Amino acid sequence: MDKKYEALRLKNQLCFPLYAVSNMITRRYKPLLDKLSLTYTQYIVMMVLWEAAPVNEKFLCEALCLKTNTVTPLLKKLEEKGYIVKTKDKEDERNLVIDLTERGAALRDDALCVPGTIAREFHITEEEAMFLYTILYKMLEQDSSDNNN
Amino acid sequence: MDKKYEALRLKNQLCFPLYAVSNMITRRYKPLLDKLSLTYTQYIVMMVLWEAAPVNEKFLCEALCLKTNTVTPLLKKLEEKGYIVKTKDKEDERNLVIDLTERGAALRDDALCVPGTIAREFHITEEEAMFLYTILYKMLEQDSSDNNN
DNA sequence: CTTAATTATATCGCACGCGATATAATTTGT
DNA sequence: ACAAATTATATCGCGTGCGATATAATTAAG
Repeated sequence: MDKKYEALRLKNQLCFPLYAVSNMITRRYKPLLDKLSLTYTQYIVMMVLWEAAPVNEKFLCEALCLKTNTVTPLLKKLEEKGYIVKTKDKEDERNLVIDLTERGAALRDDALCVPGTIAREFHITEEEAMFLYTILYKMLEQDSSDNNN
Repeated sequence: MDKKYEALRLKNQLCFPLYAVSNMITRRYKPLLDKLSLTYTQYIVMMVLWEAAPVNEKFLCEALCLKTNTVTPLLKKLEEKGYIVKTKDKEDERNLVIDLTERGAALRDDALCVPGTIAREFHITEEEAMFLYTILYKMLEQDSSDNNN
C-alpha cells in the first residue's frame, strides 16, 4: 500500500535538498555579508557589477535569473547605501545605466575573503564541487531554453 | 590584475547556481501546486504530514530545515484551508499536535502526479540525480553537525 | 505618419525565511 | 518547594521572489 505513495515521500525528492541547501547557504553567508552591509542577493548583484558595470537592469536580471520585480527594489536599496548610481541612458531612455560608486567599487576588496571563507565551510571535495557546478548549470540552461525568459 | 578578483566572479561561485536552481524549482512547481491550492513550502509540509502525522511543530521544523518563525504562519495558512488541525498535547501543553483533516489526507491522491511531472521536466540522467541527491544531503548533514540547530 | 506592438523598468500584493525577541509550560538545581 | 534554566511555540520586522499589471520610450506596420 505504501508503494503507491513512495514517490511523494520527502526523502525521495531531489527538489527538497536543493531548496534546503540553498536556504542553508544564505544563512551561512549572512554573518560575513553583514560586515559589508549586504544581503546575499545584494551581494550577487554587486558581483555582477564589479565585473561588468555599467550595465542595465535587463542584463542584471538575466545574469541572476531574477525578475525585474525582484531587482528593482534591490537596486533602490543599493542606491540608498551609496554603492551604486542609476541614470537614464541618453541613447535610449528606457534603459537604466547602473554603475558603481567609488564606495561600491571599493567594497570589492572587502569582499575578497568571502568566497574562500564560505568554501572552507563546505567540506566537499574539489571533484564533488565540479560535478555539482556542472549539473546545476546544465539544469539552468535547460530552463532558459524550455521557457522564454 | 584580474587574477586578484577571480574568486569573486559570479561564474566561479557554487552558491549561485544552487540559489538559482532552487528559485527555478519553486517556479516550476507553481502551476502544478496551484491546482492543489498549495505553495511549494506548504507542499513539503503536507508531504511530511502525509507520511508522519500527527507530529509536533519541532518535528516539522527539523524535517524541513526551517525555523519556527517560518513554520508557524505556514500552519496557520494550512489550517485556514482546512487541510490540518492544531490541538494542544494533553501530556505536555507546550507541544502542538498537528494532524491532517480528512480533506488534507485526501489531497495526497491529487498530489500523486506531481513528482513524476516535475521529474520529467528535468532532463538529467538517473545517475546525475543520484549524485546530486547524495552530495546535497551530505552538505545538509554537515550543517546540522557544524551548528547546533 | 500615426497607430499598434514591443521593450525596459516600476508598482502592487502575497508568501516565504529568518534574526531577534516574547510567552507559556515543563524541568532542573539546590 | 521554588527560583532558574530549558523547551516549544508565537510575534515582529525586514528583505526577498514572483505573478500580474502599469507606465514610459522606442520600433514596426500599414
